[in-house]
Amino acid sequence: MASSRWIEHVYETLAAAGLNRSSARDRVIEVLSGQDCALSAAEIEHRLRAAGRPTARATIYRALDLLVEHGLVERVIVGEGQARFEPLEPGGHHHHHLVCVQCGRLVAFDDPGLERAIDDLSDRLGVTVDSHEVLLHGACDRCEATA
Amino acid sequence: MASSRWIEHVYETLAAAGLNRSSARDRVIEVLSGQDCALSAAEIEHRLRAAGRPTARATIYRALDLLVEHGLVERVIVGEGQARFEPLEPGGHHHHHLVCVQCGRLVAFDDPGLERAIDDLSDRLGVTVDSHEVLLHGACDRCEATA
DNA sequence: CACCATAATGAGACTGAGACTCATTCTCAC
DNA sequence: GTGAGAATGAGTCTCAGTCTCATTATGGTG
Repeated sequence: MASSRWIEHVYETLAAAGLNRSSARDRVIEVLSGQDCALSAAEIEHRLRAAGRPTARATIYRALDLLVEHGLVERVIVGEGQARFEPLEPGGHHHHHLVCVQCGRLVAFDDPGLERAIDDLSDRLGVTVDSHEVLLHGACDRCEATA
Repeated sequence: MASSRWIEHVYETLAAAGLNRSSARDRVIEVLSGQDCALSAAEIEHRLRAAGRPTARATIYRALDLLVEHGLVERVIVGEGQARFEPLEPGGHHHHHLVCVQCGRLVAFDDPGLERAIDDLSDRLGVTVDSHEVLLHGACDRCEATA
């Protein structure tokens, strides 16, 4: 769950970027902040509508783009078809996800060994790696336990 | 470039699975076999049309699904929006890709260290990893050299 | 407070990938 | 050759995400 610290960080960052305050964007930020797992744009739209605060799809996408652009939210691509968005804690460590093939849950993890292995690749391949994504498919700890 | 050996392997596998031979599917297989980098379904459609052998989109998707299902083709997800398909050599080693942020080229690579790091994750996280995807973004060796 | 430039919003049309449908056509074992 | 089942094609449909543009909100300035 993203902390209220995250919300503050978001507002500070957006203000520092010289952006206006806007109620629709605030709504999107609020929904994201109260959420543990990554949400899709459609889920955010539904939640806002359910909360009696319907918000145009374009507005939601604009807010998400902006947040991603400022490093406040991470766009997580889980397979095809739909991007998911996840609050990025200020000093948050870089992490990746496992998609549970049984329950569909998205589980975050980080691993120094994995990061090191990827860092080492640059030299070996003669390429410059700007960023990387790792996505695992498998059974999460919960499903694993009940199997 | 996928070898003619790949084509043979594909036909053997599909025949062993009790599937009929079909000209449309053969066309898709042929386009894939002549290609080094991963193709999107749309690209395959265009090539077939350009070659005077137009083929219905649904047929192309069906053929690709089938090939992926039988482990003959790999579905590579490069960002959002569009899957790409790549022939998978019979004894082909597991590999990943780097998307060049400059030229857009998709470069394949493999790395035992990376695979090991991912294997080690299962125990540490208490999950069972069935499969994994790694995607790097950066400058490929060609663009790196000319930079 | 009033004004204005600019930023943001909302509604809906649009796009593009991919899935679905169903009538027609092809394959292949007999 | 024939018939059952597989495959095809043309088109429709869905769904995520983008674009447009008229309207509205924001915040600095006089």
